[in-house]
Formats: sequence, structure tokens, C-alpha cells
Amino acid sequence: MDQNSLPPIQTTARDDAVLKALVGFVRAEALQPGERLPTERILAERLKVSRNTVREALTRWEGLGLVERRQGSGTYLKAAVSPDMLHMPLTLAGGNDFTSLMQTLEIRRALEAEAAALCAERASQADIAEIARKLDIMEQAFRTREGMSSEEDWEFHQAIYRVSGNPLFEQIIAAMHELFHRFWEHPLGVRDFGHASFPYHRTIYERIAARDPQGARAEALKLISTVEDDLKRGAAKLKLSSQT
Amino acid sequence: MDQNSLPPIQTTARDDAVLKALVGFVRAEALQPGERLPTERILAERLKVSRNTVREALTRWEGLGLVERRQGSGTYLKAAVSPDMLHMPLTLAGGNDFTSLMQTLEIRRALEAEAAALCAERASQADIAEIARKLDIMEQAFRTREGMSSEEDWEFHQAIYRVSGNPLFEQIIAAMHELFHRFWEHPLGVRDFGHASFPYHRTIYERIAARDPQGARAEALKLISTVEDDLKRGAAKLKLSSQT
DNA sequence: GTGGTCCAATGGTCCAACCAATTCCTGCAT
DNA sequence: ATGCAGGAATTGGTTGGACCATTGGACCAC
Repeated sequence: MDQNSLPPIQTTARDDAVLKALVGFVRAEALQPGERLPTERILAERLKVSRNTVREALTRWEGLGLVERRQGSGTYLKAAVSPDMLHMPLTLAGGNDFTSLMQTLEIRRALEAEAAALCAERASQADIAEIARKLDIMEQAFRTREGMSSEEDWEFHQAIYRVSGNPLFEQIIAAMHELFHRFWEHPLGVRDFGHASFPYHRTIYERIAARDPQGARAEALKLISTVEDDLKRGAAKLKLSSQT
Repeated sequence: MDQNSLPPIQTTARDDAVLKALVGFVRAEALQPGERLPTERILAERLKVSRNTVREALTRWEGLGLVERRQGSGTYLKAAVSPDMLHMPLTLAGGNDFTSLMQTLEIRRALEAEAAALCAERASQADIAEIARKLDIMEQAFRTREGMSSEEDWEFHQAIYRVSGNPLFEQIIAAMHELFHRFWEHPLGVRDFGHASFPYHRTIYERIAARDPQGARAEALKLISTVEDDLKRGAAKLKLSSQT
């Protein structure tokens, strides 16, 4: 017998019910990400549950990154919701050491390469133009400020993830990017960190514009490899300085 | 001015502090997954916070799958915790439909290819022998039972992830695998689902044994492509049958 | 305009009680 | 002794009400 044919009965599931109702509300009102949803007090009154129960439900959504709560202001939708969402919370035991950064980077290499390939397959002319725009901004920032800019660089890559047509790429890499962000400035004391990756941004774009998935994948792999090299260089330097 | 030089200050972070304290407690007591942690009332008293605050913190952990709460029994640890965990809650819109499966598969293709390449770089002779063993088991199961076996196939791939030296690969793919396990059996009614992927398991192994990262990556990409084709075939079939 | 003050709205925290599920122990019947 | 019904204690789930801290806008003096 399929054990799935007899799911456990639900006697009480207050907060789940609250979330279900909230999904219905968001869809009924056609709320977009960024908009504010009703106050906890109003929700509690309307749904005939305690405010604490509402809060537990919202806490869960906050943990999933679906809403953001701002004291004194309200609760705001952060992502689109749908009745049949699947949640896949991953918790990775990792630290701030060299090994963790390297492992994270390997994941990013995998996803970056695939996203670039998919992007080259699926990009419309408008998409390609948008990526070109982000590339220009990034290159100008590079020349003006004499170095890689986290912000504009990140925008460029995000554009690629978005055009790939698969939101999971952006979600996963965004989570890792947050972890990386503090080191992105001057990781491990390497001054020109990221310089070597600069030219590959344009080559990736060119392969995408040429609708060449294999080429885009190859260039993305090269880009991440330069970052890995920078990281290794920094680690070696750190090891050396600790020996003195 | 670097906008990072003025980060937002943190005035209150009660529940975060609770979780931090809880991490310390778990490590101090060397609690293993499955063990019970103190009751909410005791935690509230010890930490000098309200029980509500404790509950909000535990709700977050429950959402992340770190603990399990059983009414009348207690709260139990479900996974190892560490001070510097990285949380990556993924949400895929749409549940069991074709699009979700496809998007998940694209992520898997990215990770599978990279894991195979890293595996080819780093595998020791013992590692290669282990993978060969898993491959033999899988191939025998295929011939005996006249079809792909989820179990043995999964074991083979897991072995590759493990040898890649990066635990993140296995963690991420395992989360997705668990989520879609029910569909891996006969997804969308395609009988011989996965048959086409069979020969590529051996070719991947051969490229790994030959220490050929590029080749291993290419073979892994081919393997996932066959699965994608199967999926598309199933979707087309479904669409056709729904039109009658 | 600029800056300051006040105030209402809103999320954050706290408390005390009760409900519901679970666990465990007691005591009775066998 | 054994087994089992039944109740008491434990524990998470829910409720209602209160107060605190932050926000953002309205209003005002300069």
C-alpha cells in the first residue's frame, strides 16, 4: 500500500490555516512584492485567531524570506506566493574560513555556468540588450573606480540568472552571495581581488549574444576560475604572513 | 562614500539572541540529533525572556528543519547545529507541475556536471574503486529488474558527490531528491523513465577513472539531458491526453 | 525650508491563564 | 507478578490583554 494514501489527519493546524488564508488574501488582492499586507491586529480579528498565532505564522514566512517585518511600519511582501509552493530550507554548516569559501565558490561555478548556458539559449533580443546595459555600467564603474565593484558586478550576474528563466539560480546564489558579501571587499587582503575576472564578463556576454550555450558555459567557468585563483593567492599570502 | 561604512545599527534582536544562546547550549551539552532540548518554559526562565519570544525563535528553527516540536512530548533536535550555519530557504513556485520539475532538473544538471568534474580531478584509486562498485550494483539492478532503480542509481550519484570533496553538492541535491522522490518512480506516466540515462552512468565513470574533468562534465550533461527529454516526452503525452 | 515635537499606528515583548496531546505512574482486577 | 484502565503531571499550542520601541506623518516655531 502506498503510505501516501493515508496522510495523518489534521486536528489542529491553526497557523497553517492562517498562512493558507493569507495566500488566498494575497491572490485575491493581487498583492505584488513590496506591498504591505494587513496589520497583525487586523489579521487576528478577521481570521478569528489570536494575534500570537498570526505572529507565529508570519514568523514562518519571514524565515522563508516571503515577507519582511518592519517595526512601526508594517509587514511587507517580499516574494510572490502561490497556493502550492514548495519549501526547501537548506542549512549548510559552514564557516568563514578558506575551505568554506572555496566550497561555496564551487557551487557558484556550477550554477553560474549552467545559468549562462541557459541564458544563451533563451535570451530574447530585449534580454540581450538589458544584459549589455548592465555590462556597460559595470565596465564603466571598473574604469572609473579602478577596480571591481561588487554592486554593479552583482547586477550583471543577476541579470543573467533572471534571463535563464529559472528563479532557483538567483535564489541559491543570492543566499551564498550574502555570505560572501563581507569578504567581497578585500577578501584575505588581496588588493586587486576580482581584477582578473573582469574581461570574462564581456566574453560571457558575447557568447550569450551569439546564442552559444557551450561557449557561454566555458567562459563562465573561466571567470569563476580566476576568482578561485585569487582566493588561493590570498590564502597562501595569509599562511605566509602567519608564519613570520 | 562607501555605503557599507555605515551599516544599520542593531538595537534589539531578542529572538536571534535566543537562538544564539541555544546554539551555545546544544554545543555545551553535546546534544545529538534526536535528543530533547529543554522545555519552552525552562528556556524562558533561564534566558530571562518571555515564553513567547522563545516560541518565536523555535518557530524559526522549526521552519528551517532544525528542530521538531511534539505537543505533550517536547522539542527535539533534528539536525546538527553550529554557530556559523548558512540558511538557504528555497521556495519554488508551483508544485507538482512540469515547470517545477524542469527547473529542479536544471539545477541538478548544473551541480551534477560540476561534481563529476571535481570528482575526476580529486578521486583517489580507492574512490574510483568505490564508484565502480556502486556502478556495478546499479547495472546489475537494471538488468535484473528490467529498468532504472531509484535506489541504486541514487547511491551511484551520491558516491560521486562524496568524492567531489564538497559536501554542499550532496546536501543541495539531497534536499531536491527528497522533495521529488515520489515522482522519480513513474513521473507523468512515462513507463521507461530513465532508461535513456543508463549508458551514461558508465561513460561518466570512465571519464572519472581517466581523470578527465572536462569529459566527465560533458557526460554528466548528456545524462541529465536524457532525463529532461523523458520529462518533456511525459509532458507532451499528458497534454495530448488532456485534449481528448 | 529647516528642524523639532508630538501622536497615532505597528511590530516586539511580556504575562497569566487555559486547551490539547503526550507521558508516566498509580492502583485495581486478574 | 501481570496487564490494563484511568488519572495526574508534563509539554507544546492558543488566547487575550497589556505595555514597550520604532516608525512616519502632521503640525508648529523659527
